[in-house]
Amino acid sequence: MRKTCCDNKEEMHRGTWSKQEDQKLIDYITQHGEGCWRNLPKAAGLLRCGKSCRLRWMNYLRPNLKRGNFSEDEDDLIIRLHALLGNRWSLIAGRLPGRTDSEVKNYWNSHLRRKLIKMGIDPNNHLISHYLHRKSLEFWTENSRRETDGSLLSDTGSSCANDQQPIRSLPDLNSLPSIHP
DNA sequence: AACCGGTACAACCGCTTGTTA
DNA sequence: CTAACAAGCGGTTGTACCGGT
Repeated sequence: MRKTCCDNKEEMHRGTWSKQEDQKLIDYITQHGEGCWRNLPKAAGLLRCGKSCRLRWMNYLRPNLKRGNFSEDEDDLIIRLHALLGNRWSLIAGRLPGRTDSEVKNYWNSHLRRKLIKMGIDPNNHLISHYLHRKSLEFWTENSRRETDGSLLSDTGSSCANDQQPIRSLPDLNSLPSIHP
């Protein structure tokens, strides 16, 4: 059996990184650069596996990371790129300066997926399904009913009941601009 | 105040890919 | 060509936090 950098788990720290661990990693990489991740933990005096160090550095400690809320432009770009590339998070993140694949993936799963579903768009294929289309119409109808205090809107979504083809929701996927800092 | 469910995000895991001897 | 290894990637899990009851 081949030994990986994470095999001696009993000696490894796991879970959330402490400030001291972060600082050790930052100090080491600042001084020596990103060398061999397998040997880095020992050299830096960290009881972590190389993989864990790499992840921590790439996603959270690296300089020039943006962090914080995504802008509308970034939202839009992620959605368009996802429609084109699928779950290729590193490729998508590559077009968003200061963002990591992990951050984009998490943001997609916790925000954008829901946002698309609310809009009646299937986040898996970026199409408006009949079910979702109907559901979104119901959602908006229900909302406007509440707002207009009881005025009834009839026949929700029936206008597309005979349309068997899904509706393309993202017409312009040809130009895929990246966001420049 | 205590509990509960939902959300956001950090971290882990296993697989794939690229490189080198 | 192939085996071994390091690095990268994407899916999944764990957990802290927050708002509602």
